[in-house]
Amino acid sequence: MASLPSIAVSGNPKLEPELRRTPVPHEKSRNVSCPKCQSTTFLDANLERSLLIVREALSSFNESTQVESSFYVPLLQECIEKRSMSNAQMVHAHIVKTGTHEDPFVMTTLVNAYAKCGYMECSQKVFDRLPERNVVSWTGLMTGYVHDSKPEVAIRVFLQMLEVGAYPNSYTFGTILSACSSMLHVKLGKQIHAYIIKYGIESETSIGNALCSFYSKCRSLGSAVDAFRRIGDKDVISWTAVISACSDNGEPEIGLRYFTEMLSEDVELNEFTFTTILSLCCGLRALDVGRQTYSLSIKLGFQGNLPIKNSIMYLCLKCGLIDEANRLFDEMDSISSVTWNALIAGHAQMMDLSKDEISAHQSGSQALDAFMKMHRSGTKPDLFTLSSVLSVCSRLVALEQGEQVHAQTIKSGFLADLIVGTALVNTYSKCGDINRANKAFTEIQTRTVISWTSMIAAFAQHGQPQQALQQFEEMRLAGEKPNKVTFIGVLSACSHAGMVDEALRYFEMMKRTYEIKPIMEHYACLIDMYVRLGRLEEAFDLTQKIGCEPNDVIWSILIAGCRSHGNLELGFYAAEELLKLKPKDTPTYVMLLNMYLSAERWQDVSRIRKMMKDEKLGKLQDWSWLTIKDKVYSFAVHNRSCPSKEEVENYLGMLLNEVKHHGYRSQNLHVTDEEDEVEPLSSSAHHHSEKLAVAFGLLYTQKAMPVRIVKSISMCRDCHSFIKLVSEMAAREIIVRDSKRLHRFVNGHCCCGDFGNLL
DNA sequence: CTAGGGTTAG
Repeated sequence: MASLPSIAVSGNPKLEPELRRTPVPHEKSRNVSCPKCQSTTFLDANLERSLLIVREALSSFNESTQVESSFYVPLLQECIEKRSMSNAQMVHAHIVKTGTHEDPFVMTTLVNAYAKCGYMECSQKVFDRLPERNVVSWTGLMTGYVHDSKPEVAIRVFLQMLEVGAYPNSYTFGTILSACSSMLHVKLGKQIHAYIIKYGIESETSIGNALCSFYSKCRSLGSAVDAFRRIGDKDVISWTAVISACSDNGEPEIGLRYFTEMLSEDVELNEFTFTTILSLCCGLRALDVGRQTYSLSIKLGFQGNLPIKNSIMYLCLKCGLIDEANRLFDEMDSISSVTWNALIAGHAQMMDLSKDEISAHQSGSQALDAFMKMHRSGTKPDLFTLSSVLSVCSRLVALEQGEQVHAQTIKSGFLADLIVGTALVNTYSKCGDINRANKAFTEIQTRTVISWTSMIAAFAQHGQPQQALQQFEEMRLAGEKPNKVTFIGVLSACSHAGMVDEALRYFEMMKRTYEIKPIMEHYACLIDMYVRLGRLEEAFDLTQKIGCEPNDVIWSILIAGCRSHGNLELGFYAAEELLKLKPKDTPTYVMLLNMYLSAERWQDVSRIRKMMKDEKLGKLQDWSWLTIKDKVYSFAVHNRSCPSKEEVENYLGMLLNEVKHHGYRSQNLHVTDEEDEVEPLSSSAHHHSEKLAVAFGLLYTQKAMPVRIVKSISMCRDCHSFIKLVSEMAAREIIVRDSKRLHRFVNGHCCCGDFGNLL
């Protein structure tokens, strides 16, 4: 963006004081009489009544009647307050009829009225024909564009305004600052700040408020707080702005301290304050504070306030209180799209907090249910809805539903949205379709670290390390700064490709160039790399260099590697370490048990068995799900649950027979989830859930379509090699997302390179 | 000034 054109500072730039506070002086013109019916009281009544009178006046209006501008301005003010477009149009028609459209005062108000109603085309048209423009009409037009999510147009209007030599006022600066905020146009925002200082209006409330929120959006909390401190007369907006700045910039506790301070000042709280505090509580998961705040809002007369109810409902969902959230939902007598979005997002985010994949799957289903209900209620999905639902689809590997949402995205013209675009990248990637993921990525207009990181991670997950690294270099060329998550993607790509030197180079680059402190996940990638190459000692050495105790992820990587490369002693050591960290975790015991079983160390087998009994461990819950259209089919081990049971079983038997000819041997003895008996996996009565799901998928989905499955625990080695062979034999792509990672089987190969951390 | 959205190895 060009620097600010010289704004007439050479003379003696003065704001127009009379325009600062009252953009349209209309108070004195209230209670005018209608030229036709002589009613003098209609402005005091509600809008409907007043407009009824106007309608009468319009219908019987004699065009020769003289009308004062003072007749229209208060009427238009009513339209602005009520955001009533139809009435504004009616008044406009009246204005034209009476030939008052040359009156600059009336037409300026009309520009504002159309802008406030969100009809920017009308507003712009009226503005273009204005006989004379002043700071009010310029600013009104700009404000309209900002509200209409077109901040770039607002900035263009601002520059035009300066070019023609009009003086901005406080309102203009406030508006242009919020345009800069939403565009993240830091440079222009700071230039504006310089002018604000030059004019000495930093301490003005509306200016300070706008500055505070501008710096907050620019992730500069210090400057936001400074702006707040300089405000001479802090109003409720100032306080709310500084609290939300803290909340949005990762300092919710400081935000709470400001709230306490605010309560001791003599400031009247409003709806915005409460929604801000409640959302701050979400970040802190501070249910208690949230509840107290909600009670306070009721005490102060906000009971039934929808935004506040939406916020407390969302907080309940975030804290896992589904029943209380549902009760609040049922209590609402009118709901908005925000309510639906909060409901959907609440359930969607519960997936991340679930203790296992089964409850995660349930939360996902509840999110999709809410989305269906929203659809049936006739509420149109917006950007928030679409991105939440897409993230659910990606986690459930529900491609067809994801595609439907994609179609809706195109239909509603939201495709270019950054966040929805990123969500689409993830949906396609997690559903195993890297090509469409990449296509979605190229369609994103402006990319952020997060969208780049998504694409890098997508290539890494799909076993395409070269593309991942190329994407990373393109990102750097584009001038985007990688963060710690980006480097997780980069390092995991290197690990897949066995590129040790590259990995270490990127690891150094991360620490030196970008000053990012390595976290456990980065070490996990490096350890995984050594493990894949069979360099187990180096992997183990690295666990000692982390600087703190390795976590469970690190140990399970080591275990998987030790099993693949036959270093049993190190494997057992790692397994016992893992057991110390997760003493009540059934999958850990099962993995350990299987290791001892395959090493035929029977004493250890009985020892582990006894421990499992003593710990009273729950069963290993082996479930798989497969989504066709919008129906979800569930499969459980032992045929406990299986649609079309007989047919699927027969077909699976046939598949098993056939893969035997391709060299398949049940590799492992394996404990099932229910009995203590050791059963050969291939015995026909005991099939892990994904085997059933694969058979079902092959039978019931179109030949050209991949089969997509989600599984509640990690796959076992046996099923992994079985599905590899099936993908070749049946010439079908099979995608299984287990609790650990994505497996994409094509032509007898899996993108995990057989290092999928299997049971 | 405000409630609701997208990234993470195994």
